[in-house]
Amino acid sequence: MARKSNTEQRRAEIVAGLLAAIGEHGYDKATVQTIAARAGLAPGLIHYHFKNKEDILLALVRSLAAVARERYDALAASAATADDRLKAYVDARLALGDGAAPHAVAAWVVIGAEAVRQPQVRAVYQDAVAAELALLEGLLRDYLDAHGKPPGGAARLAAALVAFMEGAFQLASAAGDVMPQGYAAPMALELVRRFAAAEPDAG
Amino acid sequence: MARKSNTEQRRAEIVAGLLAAIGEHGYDKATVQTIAARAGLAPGLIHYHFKNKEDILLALVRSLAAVARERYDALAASAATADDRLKAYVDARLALGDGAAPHAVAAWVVIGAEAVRQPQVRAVYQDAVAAELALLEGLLRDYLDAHGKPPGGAARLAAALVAFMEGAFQLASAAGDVMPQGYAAPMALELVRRFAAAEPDAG
Amino acid sequence: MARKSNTEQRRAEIVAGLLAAIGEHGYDKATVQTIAARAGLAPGLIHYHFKNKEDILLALVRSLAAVARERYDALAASAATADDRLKAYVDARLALGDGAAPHAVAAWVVIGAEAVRQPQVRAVYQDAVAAELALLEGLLRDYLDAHGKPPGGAARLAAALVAFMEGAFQLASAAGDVMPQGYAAPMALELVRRFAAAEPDAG
Amino acid sequence: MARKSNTEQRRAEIVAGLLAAIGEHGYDKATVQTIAARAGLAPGLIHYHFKNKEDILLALVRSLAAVARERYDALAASAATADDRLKAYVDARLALGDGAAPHAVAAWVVIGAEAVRQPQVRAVYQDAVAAELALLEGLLRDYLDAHGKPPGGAARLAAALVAFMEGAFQLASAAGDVMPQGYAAPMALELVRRFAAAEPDAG
DNA sequence: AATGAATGAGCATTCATTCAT
DNA sequence: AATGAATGAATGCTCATTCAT
Repeated sequence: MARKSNTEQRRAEIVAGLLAAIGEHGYDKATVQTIAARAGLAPGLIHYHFKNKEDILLALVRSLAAVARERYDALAASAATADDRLKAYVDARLALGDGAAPHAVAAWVVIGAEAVRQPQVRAVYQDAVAAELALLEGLLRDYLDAHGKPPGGAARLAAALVAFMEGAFQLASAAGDVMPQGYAAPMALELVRRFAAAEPDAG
Repeated sequence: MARKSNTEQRRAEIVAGLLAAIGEHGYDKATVQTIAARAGLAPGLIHYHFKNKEDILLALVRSLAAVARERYDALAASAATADDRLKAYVDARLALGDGAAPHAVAAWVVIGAEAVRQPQVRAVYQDAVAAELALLEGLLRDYLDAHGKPPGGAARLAAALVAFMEGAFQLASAAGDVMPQGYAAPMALELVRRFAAAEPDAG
Repeated sequence: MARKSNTEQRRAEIVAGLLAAIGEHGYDKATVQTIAARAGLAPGLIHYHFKNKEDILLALVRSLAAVARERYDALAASAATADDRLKAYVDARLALGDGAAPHAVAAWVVIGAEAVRQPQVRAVYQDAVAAELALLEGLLRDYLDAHGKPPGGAARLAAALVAFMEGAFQLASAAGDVMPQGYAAPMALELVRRFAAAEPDAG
Repeated sequence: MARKSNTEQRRAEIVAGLLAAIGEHGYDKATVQTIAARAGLAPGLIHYHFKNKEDILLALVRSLAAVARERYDALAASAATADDRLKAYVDARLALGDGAAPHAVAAWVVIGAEAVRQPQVRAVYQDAVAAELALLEGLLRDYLDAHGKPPGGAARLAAALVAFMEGAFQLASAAGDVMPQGYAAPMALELVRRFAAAEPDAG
């Protein structure tokens, strides 16, 4: 092998370039030229490592989903109880919404909009949402169980929380000024607590 | 006046054309040519009645907000109690999400995405969100009061519900297949009920 | 109608622009910019009047075929006998090859090459070839009949002559220097005469 | 010499790669990347062995001409008479047109089209045509002589046959569906026979 | 008011060629 | 000799906006 492949690194750089471009100016302005400039690469190189622009976006979706999963895993590592794990989840997700990674949040909102129109993006976005639903439903089952409640409402509560989080990301990106400060994480936990509290005890 | 101005009607037709175009193919494909075709007008006429494309979108935001307000007003007209009015609100909003006007929902999601990047769209979008927060907070105050609870939590609960609704619209448009059927309206009401139930009685 | 359509004229100008561009530099250099420049139009206007570049080429194929047909019709108008009509045909076609319209010949050769790869061009090219075969076969039948010969060989002789003409165009465009001067039209007639002469008389 | 040069073999592989690429998708799609892929080589290696893409095409022209010559030589080896040699020639050439080597025919048609625009390709193409004219004229002189006819018409008849062959290749590649089946080789021989038959006997 | 042609900047993508390794 | 990443100019095409009629 006369020359070592650096494709994986370049692909990561390009995905980071797209993230930066989206975070600053939205997807419309995230042109191939801009992505290349952010990544410090020649424009032609983009299509050497990716078939087309949509492919870069798909890679970004997967990257963001992986990062989000890792963030929860890291926080959950030191969580001993179901309550702690739920709190770790909410912190991992809505810290992402509050300021830890505003570029990532903006990018996720853009991805959601692209998912409406681009079938391939939609497929990957749905996978991410489905994974989130499954993860959260598990956490809620454990939570309800730990509090002596039947786990029957976990699925719909998980759906509601996922919707709440997606909406919180959207509003943080587009209407942050009119929303109360720091409502998201506390309210998410509070809604779960009160939902559980009103549930009849398991027989 | 030799000739009656039909500007208002034309503007309404153009806004409807944009709604139709977005509902079918997303904002990218909502070109001026497409909008004109949907409205049955000549392309050149668009810029006679609107300064630019963004202006049409702004008019659409205001139009959708007005329609939403009217829908609530209509349903609330026959509501006698605070409980009824809250239910009317949830039905008015999340019927919009479930199937009553999928084009409008898709358009609202697109508007949310544009609000991330276009400052003027953002301003009008924020106005709509603020109006929604105010309306909902009032309803929640009345609801809590009617149930003998202090109204202190209404603001943050309203914020949470608005986020939940925005997220429900987004997920209905881009991930409908993986969400539970018909979870949105019932869960919205349930979350309010349980939130109130866990609130200590007002002194 | 506030403004009269000039689409047909513009389309003709654009087709002429393509013919000029091909005639000078071949299809590769016949870029949309070049076509527009030859036609004296703005580049964006090309795609207002044609869906894409291939569509312009298709229009050119049809245009060249129509011109060729008209040229034969004009010459054949004063032809009284089968011999005269055959001569009119050969003159109409191979005058096109000798110098009457070298741009058109070059364009026809380019079209033949594009027909190899682009299915739509191929379809229109085949139509033109089929029309040419049919026209020529009819002329040859009349010719053979007028000379007391059976018309059975007309189809294959027509095929051979069409091949000869296509090859003559090709060689005139790409190897004119090594071919004998003015061989094409006389040889075409001579081959027909001798083919007929060797045919047994009709019974 | 520590290491034996394999340049000649690599060049041949690259030329074969170009032939394969053209045969499958035409010259447009015969990119350097595709050629390399067909040849099983790294893209960068192409320009190590050839100065540029045109050079590969030139090598291909020479290669096809050489192969054609060899095919005739092989068939002519067992031909005893002028008639047999002429038949060998026609079979060698138009078997190439009928199905023996459709990739080569397609490539030859592409070369003819490139010869229209690229001067260097044109020069080599002309050499090949000139060689063909000379070979065929010699065969026709012998043929006429063997039949007691004066050889004066051989040059123009050779030109006509070369044009016929080029046209037959073109039509086989782009209009095969509308041409009669298997007309080419028989008609070529028939035209020569009847041309000779109508020639007055040599004095 | 209305029409529809015209403009031209901007886009994603392709590709022959170069070059560091 | 060989590799494969890198370059950057060029292409077809789109589209918001303008303008003569």
